[in-house]
Amino acid sequence: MKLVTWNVNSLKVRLPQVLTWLENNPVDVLCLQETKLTDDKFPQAEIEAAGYQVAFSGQKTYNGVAILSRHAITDVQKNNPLFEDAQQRIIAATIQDMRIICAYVPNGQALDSEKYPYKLSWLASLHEWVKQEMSQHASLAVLGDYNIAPEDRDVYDPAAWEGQNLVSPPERAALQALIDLGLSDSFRMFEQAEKSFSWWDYRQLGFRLNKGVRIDHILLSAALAARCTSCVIDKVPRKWEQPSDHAPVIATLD
DNA sequence: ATGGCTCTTGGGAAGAGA
Repeated sequence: MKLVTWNVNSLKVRLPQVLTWLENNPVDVLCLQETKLTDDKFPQAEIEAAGYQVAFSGQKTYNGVAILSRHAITDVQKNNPLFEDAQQRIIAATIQDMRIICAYVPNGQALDSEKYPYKLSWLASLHEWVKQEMSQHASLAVLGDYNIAPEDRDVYDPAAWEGQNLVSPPERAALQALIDLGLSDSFRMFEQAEKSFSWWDYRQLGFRLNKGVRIDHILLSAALAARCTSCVIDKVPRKWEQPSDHAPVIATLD
């Protein structure tokens, strides 16, 4: 069983890469963020032709999320029912015995931006909702672009980033509170190379110099963590022409 | 370092991303 999260930064641009990647990496569940497509423009037929079922929730220009699955998708929930949000950032579904939550956490922009308190309140409400969902689903995964680097080792230059958006203590506390519900950061369940990141700036040779941050995560409930045998970041598609600035993160479960 | 790079809308220039 393979569960994946990938911020594709426009599915319109990246659909050929997603389909190529899936050909090379057959997976069970693929959560996408930043599809940037209204639902009427979503490439459902192409994805189904590749052998995947799909649930999606999008809007014009920004945000947008989707879940692709080899298996039947049921009980689709769009956005957090506890949080009024004009932005389409969450889609959840039940797949086999698992509750899958695909999330695109707000970026926050900067600590003095009005988007920063939005990010924190969004995360606080996510916490409440995930708590509810966990009480009903022992096997639960929250996959997505969290826009939070959990620790200093998840940042290429922690000193330069100290206190900034993506690493500030309130954001990290919000992520930790989510984990404290009983979730595990699957990536850190295993030995990993130093300076492992999931996002690199398009500018200034960010990828070539490995100036990145690890902000895309797969959190697993205890029942799923017990089945997890690996978690890796696939840097291959980041090397392709016209790549997303994010790399896919893949958790493998027995 | 003010930006850099990429994407979107709209058909040019500007906001957002992280």
